Amino acid sequence: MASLKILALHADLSEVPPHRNTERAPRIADVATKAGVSTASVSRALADPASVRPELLERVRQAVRVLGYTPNAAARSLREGRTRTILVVTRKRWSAPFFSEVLHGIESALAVAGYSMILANFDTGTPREAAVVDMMFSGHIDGAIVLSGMVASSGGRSMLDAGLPVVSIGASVEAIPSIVVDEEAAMLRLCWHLVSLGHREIAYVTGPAVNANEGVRRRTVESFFRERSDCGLDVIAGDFTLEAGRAAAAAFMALDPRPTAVLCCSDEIAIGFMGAAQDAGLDVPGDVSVTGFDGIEFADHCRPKLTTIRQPRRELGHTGAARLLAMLRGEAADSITLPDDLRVAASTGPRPPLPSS
Amino acid sequence: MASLKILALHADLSEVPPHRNTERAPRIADVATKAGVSTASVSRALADPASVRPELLERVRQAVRVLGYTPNAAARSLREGRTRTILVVTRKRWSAPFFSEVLHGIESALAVAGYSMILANFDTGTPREAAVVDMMFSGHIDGAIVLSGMVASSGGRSMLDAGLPVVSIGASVEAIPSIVVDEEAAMLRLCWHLVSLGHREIAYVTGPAVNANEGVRRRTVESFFRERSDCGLDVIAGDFTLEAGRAAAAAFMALDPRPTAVLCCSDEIAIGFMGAAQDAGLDVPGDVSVTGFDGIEFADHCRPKLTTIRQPRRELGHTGAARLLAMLRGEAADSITLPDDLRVAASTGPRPPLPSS
DNA sequence: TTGTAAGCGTTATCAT
DNA sequence: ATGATAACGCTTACAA
Repeated sequence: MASLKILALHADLSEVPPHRNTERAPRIADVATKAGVSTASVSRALADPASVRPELLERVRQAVRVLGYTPNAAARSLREGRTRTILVVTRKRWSAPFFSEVLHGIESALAVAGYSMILANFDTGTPREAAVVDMMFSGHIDGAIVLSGMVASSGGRSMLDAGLPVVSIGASVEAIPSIVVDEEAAMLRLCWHLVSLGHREIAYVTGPAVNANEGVRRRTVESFFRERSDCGLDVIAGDFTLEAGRAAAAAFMALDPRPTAVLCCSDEIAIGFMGAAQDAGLDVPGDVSVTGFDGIEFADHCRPKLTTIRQPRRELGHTGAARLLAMLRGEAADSITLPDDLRVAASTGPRPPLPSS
Repeated sequence: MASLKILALHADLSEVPPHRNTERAPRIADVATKAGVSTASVSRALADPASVRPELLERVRQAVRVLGYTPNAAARSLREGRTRTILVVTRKRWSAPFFSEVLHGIESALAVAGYSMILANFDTGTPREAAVVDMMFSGHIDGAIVLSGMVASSGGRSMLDAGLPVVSIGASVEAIPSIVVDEEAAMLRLCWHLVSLGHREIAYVTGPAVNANEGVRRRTVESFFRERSDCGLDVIAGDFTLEAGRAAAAAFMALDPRPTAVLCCSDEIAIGFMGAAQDAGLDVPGDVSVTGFDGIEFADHCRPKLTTIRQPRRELGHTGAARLLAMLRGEAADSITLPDDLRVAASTGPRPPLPSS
């Protein structure tokens, strides 16, 4: 500090970098003055170095360095009409192991393009939903990615009405490009897997009723078994938590006849279910086969390992962000289905020889 | 839709809300014109309803509603010198189950105060680190919360040099208010827990070397056992992943004499470790006791349940955000230590009677 | 209580 | 190639 002050005696005070909290941040005009050029030249030099004389460019860069100048984002946004910020919308308590990977994919793809990400969570009908919609109209962001399976609406207008590009990841949303896996096909593969193992009495543990993915997954299961007169289906209500899985196991134990296999709407439900079933003395898959959905890391580290559908979480995020960036460049974008992967593990096995009730 | 158009025939076209993507978003001047007042009155009516005549207020609100007006964030930020946006900084691949809860705490606390959250991830020395530092100086945000255990630096200046309020959550960072649990005390409780169960040969599985929490936890363990001549400590390198836990178990099996207890730097490591140890034929805690750290949900749903330190994740986030908001209001803020909780479960038990090697 | 107008810091148009 | 200057849309003195 002392040495800094001594230095300051010999040089213009404004040459001490970086500016501290007490003083005003340097503006482009300060840089222009120090470099002995106009603000227009500073702006040009920074935006398009090739458009100015090398000598001028160097003077500007020197001044920027000395002053510790960083362009003001608000002024730039106001002038350019864009913010290089995009909104990522979630809803309710999302499944952390699933969405965190998607978020990483989004974040890294946006970062290399120079975009930032605002993360917002809303529940339907809350003030927060209105805030999300307002943000679409405020010019604070250039576009949005919804992980919420639906678009927020408030006061008679929806997110989409702002006219900004919007993509959905992880769930098909009408009228906007969606990056998804074919959940219906994936769930059917799980159904066939169980049926081919001989199971005929099956339970399905749902996710939260408001969830879009839950809707698709449940309807798929229901229609599959409705068409098979040799099979029976029980539906147990749950949500995307380990605790819901445990609770579902309790409900499951009371079923008579007790199904020999359980389709869970998510891995977390399945893991919670398995733990509680085991605590109750059941063997997995000896007494009951269990499947999940999503392919989170813990599905590989529970015992037994979980049969599930692996979603390419990172790639979903990455692809969705890339799609949105393309739309921001004016390109048209359509929905895309990424490949998923049925991962058969030790949590599913042949139907027990005797009725397990 | 059809009815809207018919309506439009009778009314001014600009009365059709909300504005669509083809047309320019309404400005405050449009509202002023429609309401027959000045822009200043509109601004006042919106910011401080009590400061205008009720009749004028109603006219303004009506115009706002009809036009679908939302104030432009960039213009407002430029003028006010603040953005109501805060930056949340993570680093490397964070532990999803831990940080996602912290993020929820942050997000909800900020949301009720009308603040948004930009989420950024950086690795030291990458362009992304420079971008994070630049953001502090760009006026794009009003403050920052670091979950990274360190402040980003680039080009000779650090995040802190911008003079904006910054708080750290989950790790003590010098020179900024930090919201933490007493990790040293917590880790000591785990050490005592194992020693009091009779364990004398103990292993510690580290987190990633660059991690601040890992440093504290490891040093605590090392100094604890250094002072106890009747105990031996092996250190196994890992990171915050389930896979690292599995790998550590392999290294653990090769130790001779093999420790009878393992302290893991995180729950995920511990869960991975337990799974691999069990796969190798070891009983937990019969052959080896295992502890974790953090208290993620899965610690309650693995078998056996994990002895660990519960961090108040949500509250850490909530408190950190509240602290930052207080600093933005000009209040001084200091560090705060939240209570944690030693949660003893079935993964730890008495030292095996015979040397387990 | 309300209106007028300056100014926030930048980019881009238009001269030169 | 560079400089002067007009927006961008808002808030807030200051005037009325």
